[in-house]
Amino acid sequence: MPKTASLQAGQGTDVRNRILETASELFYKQGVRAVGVDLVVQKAGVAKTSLYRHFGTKDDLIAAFLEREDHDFWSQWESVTAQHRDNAKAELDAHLGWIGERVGRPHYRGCPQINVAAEFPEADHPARKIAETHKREMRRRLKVISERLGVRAPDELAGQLAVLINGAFVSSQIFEPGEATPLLRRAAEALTSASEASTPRLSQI
Amino acid sequence: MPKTASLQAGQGTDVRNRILETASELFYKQGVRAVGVDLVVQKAGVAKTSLYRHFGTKDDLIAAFLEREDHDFWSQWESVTAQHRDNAKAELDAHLGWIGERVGRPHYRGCPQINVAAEFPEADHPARKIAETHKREMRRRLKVISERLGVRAPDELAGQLAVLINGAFVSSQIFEPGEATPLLRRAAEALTSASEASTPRLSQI
DNA sequence: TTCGCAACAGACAGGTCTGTAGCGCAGGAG
DNA sequence: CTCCTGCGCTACAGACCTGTCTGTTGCGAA
Repeated sequence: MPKTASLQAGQGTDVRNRILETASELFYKQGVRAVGVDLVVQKAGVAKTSLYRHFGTKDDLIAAFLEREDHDFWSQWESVTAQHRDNAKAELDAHLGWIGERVGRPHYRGCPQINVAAEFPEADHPARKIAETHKREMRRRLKVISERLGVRAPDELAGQLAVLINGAFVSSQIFEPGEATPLLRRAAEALTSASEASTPRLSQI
Repeated sequence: MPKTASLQAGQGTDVRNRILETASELFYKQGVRAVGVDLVVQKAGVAKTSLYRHFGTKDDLIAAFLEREDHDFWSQWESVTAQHRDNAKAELDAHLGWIGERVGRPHYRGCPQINVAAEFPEADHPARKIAETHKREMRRRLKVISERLGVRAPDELAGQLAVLINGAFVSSQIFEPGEATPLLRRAAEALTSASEASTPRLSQI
């Protein structure tokens, strides 16, 4: 009976956080469409009215879920970035390290942004916009790394690396245990080298 | 009133095909969970009893949809393979050509296998098994190509190419128009070259 | 003609979904 | 002490879902 827990501090945000945290776990594990609000309120130990007070609609709750995942993802990303300010290649390898580890986990369920986008085909759904922004932000950050690597076409390399990483998110089925990280790292190495050294198909004039 | 069309030929398969074709289009465009059987029977101009006679369950219909997509995909694949029996590199480029063209289409909605897998997290769902088989088959076929290319680790290269292709299927949001195919081809070129020439990290003995 | 088969039509059962409304309770603020 | 806000609880409305059931029509074969 953890009822009196919210006696003073975080009066409103406490309930809101509990709802969002519970919903995020259920949404990720079972899929947004498969999870109803009744299940969320039951698992969160909360009244349905409270859910609808904090999130006007289930779609709002889904959007909050994706924003939360987005925030967590970039937090992890930035903690890695901070450790390799002086070495872009080491930073890229480090990112591929934790991404490869993540997709290799036993019950990995894929990237939430991609999954939700797959569940909502309507292009104007609010969740899709968050997912699209997330994916573009990934390519942007990879371009920054590519520029620091000093390659010839940083934008193209960033696109290739983004495709590679998105591919890893949906390919956990085909990996052998522990295979993902080295496979990704060697691929990134090959792509980087090619963008450093390759002869441009059309040399300028 | 195309009623008498089924007067003799294709008595049963005619109706079955119409159901499956209609369902496939709806499932792909709107998502399997979003489409109910009532919509399928209405759009197909068919009685609900007919649907349940040919497909015992909605899950069976979904499985049939995925098998159909799987079949169409490999038909396209094999028609390309047949044109490049003598040149593995040309075959790979050709595959990346039609795949890149496909993901660049205006309302491309992703790979059906990946989408359905995202909609059904339960690992033992029949649709997931079809999707997993499909993805493994892709890696297997890419390995055959890699072997013909004569590279040092064909299995790893096949894995990298599979990740790249799966990534393209879920990355249409980040591509500029017409960007996908050249980006994929140059990436494949880089991965292939690295697997031909690179010094093994641990040379034997 | 009679029988079986496949299809159509439409209603219905039973469940789940999102979202709303009414009521009671606790505790801090005036 | 009274008001007010936030929360929990329960019931409900209305839509939609899958799957079943009843009954009818048309056609080919025996």
